[in-house]
Amino acid sequence: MNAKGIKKVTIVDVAKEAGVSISTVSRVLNQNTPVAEETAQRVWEVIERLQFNPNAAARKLASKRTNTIGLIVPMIGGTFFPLMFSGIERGVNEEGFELLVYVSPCHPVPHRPLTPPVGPQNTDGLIVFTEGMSDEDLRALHVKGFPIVLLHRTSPKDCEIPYVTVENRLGTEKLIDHLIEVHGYTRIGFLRGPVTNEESHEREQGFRASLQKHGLQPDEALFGIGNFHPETAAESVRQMLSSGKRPQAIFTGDDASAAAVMKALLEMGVSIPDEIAIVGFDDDYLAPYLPLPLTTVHSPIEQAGYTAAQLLIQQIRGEAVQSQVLPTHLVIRRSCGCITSHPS
Amino acid sequence: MNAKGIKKVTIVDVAKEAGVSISTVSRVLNQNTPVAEETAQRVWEVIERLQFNPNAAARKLASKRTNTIGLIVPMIGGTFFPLMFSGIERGVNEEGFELLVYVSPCHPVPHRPLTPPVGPQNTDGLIVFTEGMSDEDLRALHVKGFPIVLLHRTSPKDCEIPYVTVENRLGTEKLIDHLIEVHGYTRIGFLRGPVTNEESHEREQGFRASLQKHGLQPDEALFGIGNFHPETAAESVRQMLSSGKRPQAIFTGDDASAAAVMKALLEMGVSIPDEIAIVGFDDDYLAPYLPLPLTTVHSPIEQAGYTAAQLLIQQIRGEAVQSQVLPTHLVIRRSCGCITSHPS
DNA sequence: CTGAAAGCGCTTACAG
DNA sequence: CTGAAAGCGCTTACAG
Repeated sequence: MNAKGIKKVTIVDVAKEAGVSISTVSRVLNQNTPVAEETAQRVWEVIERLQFNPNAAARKLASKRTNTIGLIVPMIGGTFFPLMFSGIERGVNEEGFELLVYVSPCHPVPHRPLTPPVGPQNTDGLIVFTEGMSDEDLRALHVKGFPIVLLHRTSPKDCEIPYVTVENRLGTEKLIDHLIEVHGYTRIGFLRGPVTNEESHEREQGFRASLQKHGLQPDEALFGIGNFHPETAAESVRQMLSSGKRPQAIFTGDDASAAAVMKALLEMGVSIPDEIAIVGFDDDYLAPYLPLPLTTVHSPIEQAGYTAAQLLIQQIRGEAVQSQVLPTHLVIRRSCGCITSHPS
Repeated sequence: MNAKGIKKVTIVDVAKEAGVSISTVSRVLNQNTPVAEETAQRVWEVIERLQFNPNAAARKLASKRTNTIGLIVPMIGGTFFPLMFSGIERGVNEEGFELLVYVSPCHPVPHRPLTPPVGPQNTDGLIVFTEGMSDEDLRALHVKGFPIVLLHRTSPKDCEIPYVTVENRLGTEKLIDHLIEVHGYTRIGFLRGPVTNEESHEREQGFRASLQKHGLQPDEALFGIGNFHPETAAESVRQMLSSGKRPQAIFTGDDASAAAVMKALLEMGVSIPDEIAIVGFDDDYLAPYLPLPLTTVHSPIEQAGYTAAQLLIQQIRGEAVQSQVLPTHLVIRRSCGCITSHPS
């Protein structure tokens, strides 16, 4: 009986009932030591009859393995998170681990005297998504030998934490190549993500690389702030236009922002893609459903999550792991000006 | 040192260093028993200097509280999940609990001999989202006194498990009232969700109630299968039209399906809302961005998640809790035929 | 193949 | 206010 009055069946009950020692029960449970076939049978029967569920805390304490993976993200929501989460969950579940999710507060807590919500004290390893954790904190854990995998973020200087990212630079370059080569646009706008965001930087690099390759000069007036935040992106474009700047196309940085920008432009009476083309990045599931189906770069978000889980578990098991940069590819729909007869 | 070579600081190290017993360290940690101010100071100093993080498993085992809440969902993804999850996480985090997420497999596992991934053995209570768990399993846990809160699902017969749902019936009724009273539609289609889904049933009730109230007969030929699955919904509507049935409006059951149906109709050259109006349910964040901004019913998804977390924690603390049905409200945009000048 | 025993790192009555 | 001791429910060498 615990505080709530729930009578718990323990390994001792099972052992008594089956007429064996608790060591034996433990062995049939864990299947890591040979046990006589008929003994095992008997023990299993009792386990099922008594509906025995081993206490997780006791197992963790005794075995020194938590069998739990921690996930740190700065926020939940949007179109990106559920796909990523889905992949992580799939990877974690496949290997029989539990998943502990912690959403790090945007505004850092004054000073928490102890116990970060996830860490070595309650997990075997961590998946850290972008700005969910500082470089210093990461380094501190990593030097202790604590398994970590970074997701959509590369390793801090001075250490080699395995990571999983996607081809942001190349994907963007091909996207802009398309705008220039197929549609002949020369004045292309770009909305930057958060300044600390690596993915945004890489996309900007790809953006610039494409312009340069085609002998075009980037025009600072056509750069705006998007912050991967739809409303910010929309406002930014409104300002760009009202200040007299007219790009022929805008790369919004991500799909969610593309949706908001598209809406803002349509409300201003701007014709898309004729007057201004819009392209995004991610290929999330709203991309096909927008007023102009969105030309974008497909990012393997789910797979990246899945891969991160795999790398982490390999690491936990002491296997060698290698960082991965997953390929992206261009998805042409109609918001760039193409007329495809293929739906979606 | 554990298997991975991480040297762990334990409560014993802290006690020695501070010149007190481990009992005292435990007390300053938990702040549940008076400790002399200067003793506490000294202990805190040592804790911080040594970077002591109490082992979670040991705490749980000794205290018989896991401080962890389990979340069972049948799947992740779509526009619904991140909002719900966000609310749950907020509620859980506010009260200092950890969140363990388990995605129950769609295809039930053959026969898992033991240990459901979340339950009394590793959590203090469970939030169960819709079909994530069978009535029998719920009942079994509930009769043992294990805290559970159902989310978007009411209690099974014979027991009173607290739940959090939203006003599906009334919300839908008002939505359909609007179509009938304002737009004069009399032939309105409805796409059913999964047969086992309570929310879909309630929406259908609201749908029928509105028709009846206005003296309209429901036409079986205008009912289709949506299953809360966008592609299924779209296909269903294609069939409805190709079989010669022409509703004046379609209530797709949810917003994600509305997006797909809208796309399908536009591709067939059907004019929306003139030839066929489309309305949804949820008011998720893609609703304003669709080709025709979506008229729908706003569902407080985030708040429902938050409330569920609160109810569960109250229950865990032995407080009385009461099921909640959160209000919904109509959001008029343009897909119903209204011309609003107010964006979104 | 099996058991007795130590130990995982804490919390919490029980004394004082 | 503080400490010694029992105990939480397991796992895992160590013997046999």
